[in-house]
Amino acid sequence: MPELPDVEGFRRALMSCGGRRCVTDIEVRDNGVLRGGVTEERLRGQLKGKRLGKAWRHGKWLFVPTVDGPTLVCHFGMTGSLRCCALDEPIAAHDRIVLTLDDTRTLRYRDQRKLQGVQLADKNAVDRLLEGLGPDAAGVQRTEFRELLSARRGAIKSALMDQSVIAGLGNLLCDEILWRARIHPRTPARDLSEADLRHLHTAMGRVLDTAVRTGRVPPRRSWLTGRRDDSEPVCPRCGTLLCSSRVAGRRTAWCPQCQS
DNA sequence: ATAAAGTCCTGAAAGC
DNA sequence: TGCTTTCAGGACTTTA
Repeated sequence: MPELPDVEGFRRALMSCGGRRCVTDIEVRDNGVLRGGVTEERLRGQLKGKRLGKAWRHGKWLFVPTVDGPTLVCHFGMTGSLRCCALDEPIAAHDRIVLTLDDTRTLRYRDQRKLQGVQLADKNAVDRLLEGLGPDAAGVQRTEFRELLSARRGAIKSALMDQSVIAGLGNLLCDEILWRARIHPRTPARDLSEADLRHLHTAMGRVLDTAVRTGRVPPRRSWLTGRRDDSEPVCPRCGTLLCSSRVAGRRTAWCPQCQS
């Protein structure tokens, strides 16, 4: 689930319920989600009593700074989420970390598979993390977009998925964007025309706009994403049976009619 | 049992 | 030839 729009949704959830509040307790229920060498003790020691600042996002990473303390850094892998819960809401099976805020509510890092997790970072560690990432997909302008992609010889889908090129796009979003721009996912990026790249950039902007507002890639029937899990998925635009195979190591759906 | 929206690592091929 | 870029595949993990 968690691609850029989902993480933006988590950020908003956090700010609406946890913004500017004090961490009054921390419970690590499964230390399998602790990353970057953080231990439960260090997490408690460095977060307890701290006030949360304004959370921000870059790509699929969420950064939650504390006032006069380290930044809590979250990545959600494929199944993670962040949710704000009442104190008395029963603990779910996959609530891995529970932060109590102002003794009045809890912020929970929930994750079924523990592919990623949370860590603490100082300014330098945050900078190092960002160094490995391209610009956030939601803010890439057309010229920069073209510069980032036009020289790459690999498949356009691989390039879009590569977080060091553009940060935030995942498997579903990439397929959705390529479908909208009518570009085959295996097309070598450098073979794309100026017009192709323009269409791709426009499609990315529109898809992200809608998805960020929704807080996820919307499962609409008019979108490719809303069809890909059908038993006989067809293109929402032309009705052709969709193709499906692996590109860039991931399950990829496209329309053989629209995306030549 | 297979596959899944995430990333990281390795080894090897491709390209300059 | 040698360096860089890119890809495939496996690993991580849990459950439908």
